[in-house]
Amino acid sequence: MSDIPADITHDQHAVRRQKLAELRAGGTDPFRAEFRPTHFSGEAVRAHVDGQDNTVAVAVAGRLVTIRDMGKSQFVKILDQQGELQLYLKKDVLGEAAYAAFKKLDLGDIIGARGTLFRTKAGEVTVRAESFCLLAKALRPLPEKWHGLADPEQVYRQRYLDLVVNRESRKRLLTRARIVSVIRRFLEDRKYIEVETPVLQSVAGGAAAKPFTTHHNALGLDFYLRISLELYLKRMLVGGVDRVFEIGRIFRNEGISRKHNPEFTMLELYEAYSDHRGMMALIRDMLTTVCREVLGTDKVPHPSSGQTIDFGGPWREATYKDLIRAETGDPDWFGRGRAEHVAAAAKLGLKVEEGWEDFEVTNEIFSKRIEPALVQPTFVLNLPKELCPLAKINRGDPDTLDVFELCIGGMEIAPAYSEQNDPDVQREMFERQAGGEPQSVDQDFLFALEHGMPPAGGMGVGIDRLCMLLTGAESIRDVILFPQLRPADAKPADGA
RNA sequence: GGGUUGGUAGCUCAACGGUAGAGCAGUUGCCUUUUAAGCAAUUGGUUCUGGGUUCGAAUCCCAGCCAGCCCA
Repeated sequence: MSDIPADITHDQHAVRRQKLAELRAGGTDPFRAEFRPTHFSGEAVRAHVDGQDNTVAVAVAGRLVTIRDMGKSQFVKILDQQGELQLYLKKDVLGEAAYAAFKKLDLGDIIGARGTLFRTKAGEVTVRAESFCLLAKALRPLPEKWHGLADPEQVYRQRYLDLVVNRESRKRLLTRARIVSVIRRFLEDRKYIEVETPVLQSVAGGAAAKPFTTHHNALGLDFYLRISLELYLKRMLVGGVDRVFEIGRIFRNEGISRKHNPEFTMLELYEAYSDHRGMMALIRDMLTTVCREVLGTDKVPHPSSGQTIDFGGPWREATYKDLIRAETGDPDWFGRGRAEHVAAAAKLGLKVEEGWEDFEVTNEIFSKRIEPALVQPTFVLNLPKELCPLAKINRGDPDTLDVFELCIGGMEIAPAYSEQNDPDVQREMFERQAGGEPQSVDQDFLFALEHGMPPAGGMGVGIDRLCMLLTGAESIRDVILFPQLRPADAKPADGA
């Protein structure tokens, strides 16, 4: 019956190429058929009318992921964007020839089918197929259905297989899309305007991070990939765009870890005539809205701590200095010098680098001991002025800034500032941070500020980390479709 | 960059110094409401790469490549 040569039955790729050749010899090109589905899988299930089997006609398409063959009939499942849908194929409905053709299909093939909806004995809404067509032949087998794809390397390198075979992965992708969509609508409802600013920049500013470099051939110039969105969005404030945001990829040439990917997605927003206090209300409102609309709850489990993050309860507020004093048990911590701080840090089991300045020693205590324990939403207020040159100095405590760092799940999720709009103070802070390297100061930005930027609140939200929180992902790689890996060897070109 | 764990059939995993195996997938039969469908038969391996130890290596040792985790 079959023309599959016995000596290739072990090689699934060769068997499928043989089947493809047979199809073509029979006069059909399985990549050229035309088919327009009327329903996605979920829509088809909802279209069924209870008690009225085989009245609603549908055309559906997807990848064959399950085949249960019972001789003269079979149940199969196809997978589309909305999930799986069962089809029932009977020899006496399809006819002898079509049924025989269906039997030659493989798991992984992409098909279209027309038929009517009914509910099976077991209660599953199913398409009783009257016809089908092959829309794309799969020449490679799918990973096993039950265990899915487990090798993390293959999950990342062949995400398309992960998505076909691992339901959780597909769900995370959809959740991420929903989160971004809800955030956009939330901001648009508040009169924010979305813009796009340059990725290639001659000065990579707005954050303390090592940039990637690249080269523009026609200009004969090296450029940096942006490390933040900040300085261009503030130019929008100067230009009279009073509420502005961008959701964009930024690039930091630093280590890769559970919480860091070299390219990641940042939301930055700026609101004229607001300040960091206004940003606190906004982010709280935004995150509870996202939780409720995407997850339907504001209580989110946090696997690594075993706690449940409560986005709906009161959000803690604490100053940076109070948190440090509490952690070190030293009420006069900020009255002491570097040597004492280094000794205390060592006592806490922290490694301190030789070249670190005093504020860096203290900040090590914050990032290693305090931040990881801030699981419930916490606004850390009044950060030391050395940590950010772009915010306004606090009037009551001139060592600190009118800023907050929102920590959730032990991670920095959103820093926000009362933005510095005094061009002379801004220049001074840039120059101090640049440490005498004039080319690393964005002079064009300072020139823009001299034209007058309204007082504003600004905020950055790490979208990937937010997605980690809301999907329970333990690694940033689980919410980034194609995380950075070393290049793998090219696959051998083993055509038939 | 350092430590550590892993890499075996298309996929998920066994085998831990003595002939490399199972489940799923594949191939061949049977089965017209199945739910990881079932029954029967059966194909399939450069055990990541390269060295070494040994009568004998997937297994022990060394180096490399790739990945996970922890640390920097």
